[in-house]
Amino acid sequence: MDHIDKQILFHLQKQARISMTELGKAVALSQPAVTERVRRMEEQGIIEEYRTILSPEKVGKGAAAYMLFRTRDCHAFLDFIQTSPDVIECHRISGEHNYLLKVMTDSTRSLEEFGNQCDKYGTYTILIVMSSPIDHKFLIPMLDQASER
Amino acid sequence: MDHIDKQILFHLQKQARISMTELGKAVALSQPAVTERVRRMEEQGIIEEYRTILSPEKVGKGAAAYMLFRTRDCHAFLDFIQTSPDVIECHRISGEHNYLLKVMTDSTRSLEEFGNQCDKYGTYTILIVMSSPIDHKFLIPMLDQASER
DNA sequence: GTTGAAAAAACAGAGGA
DNA sequence: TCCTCTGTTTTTTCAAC
Repeated sequence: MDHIDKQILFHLQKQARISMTELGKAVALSQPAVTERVRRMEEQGIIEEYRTILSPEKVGKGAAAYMLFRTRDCHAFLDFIQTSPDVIECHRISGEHNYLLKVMTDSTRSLEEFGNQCDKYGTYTILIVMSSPIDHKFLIPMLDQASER
Repeated sequence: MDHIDKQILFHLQKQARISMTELGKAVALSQPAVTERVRRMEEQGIIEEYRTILSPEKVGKGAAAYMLFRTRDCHAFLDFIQTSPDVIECHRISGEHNYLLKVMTDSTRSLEEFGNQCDKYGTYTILIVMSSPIDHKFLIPMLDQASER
């Protein structure tokens, strides 16, 4: 993965539907060349997938929260959260809690309801997300000239 | 937003580069019809953007952690994390901590280093992510027949 | 890696159910 | 609002360099 690959990824990150022709212009390469590079990075698994990002508010997921969870029965717990449409993420973490969940619903009222459903799996702390100063930063930052070599 | 729109979004979520023609086939609609629906949802802000998802491991971000932060000087803190390439997310949360950060680096060693840089902004607890049973669940789930009406 | 031409596909528009 | 049909543009593929 050289500098041009990183440049390609930088552009693709936030414009997944860009055409190979346009992408070629952006990185000063011919279209067949970028197409081949993208194909190779897909094959290598560097590029995992192309996602469409929806507005949480406009699809009824305007309320977000994190939950620090402590459970004894990991298996039953995982089964539950896999099927719950409100659980967007689940991470196994170090520390006194087992899991960190990200939950999204239409309102804090629904968050509370979700909490009720969780009661039987263990104890938890809910952290309501009031705002997200950084919702998502891209993994590949814009490249300066110095890093070209 | 009707049932067909949701079906369209369902497909777009994980295949942002699909063509309108193919998408039309998937939802049993003609190409001009889906194109128009997608255009409208972009305009309405339901569709926010199209992203390419990269493999964290393969771009040198194999180690992830969450940080529960408590700071007094929010302004200086936000300035700092905005510019740090390791901070992928930042959420303002309720509870005894101000912020929840998601940090990604190449190793736990780098996480430690990042922690050192944070010391001057306040106190924090690091939660190392050991695995992610659910890294990301899509906001629009697959639709069953019953929800068609 | 480049260009350039041919083939395939996708898209945008018009008219009509 | 959707469909079909058509013309145009874009993209891809495949050569040769």
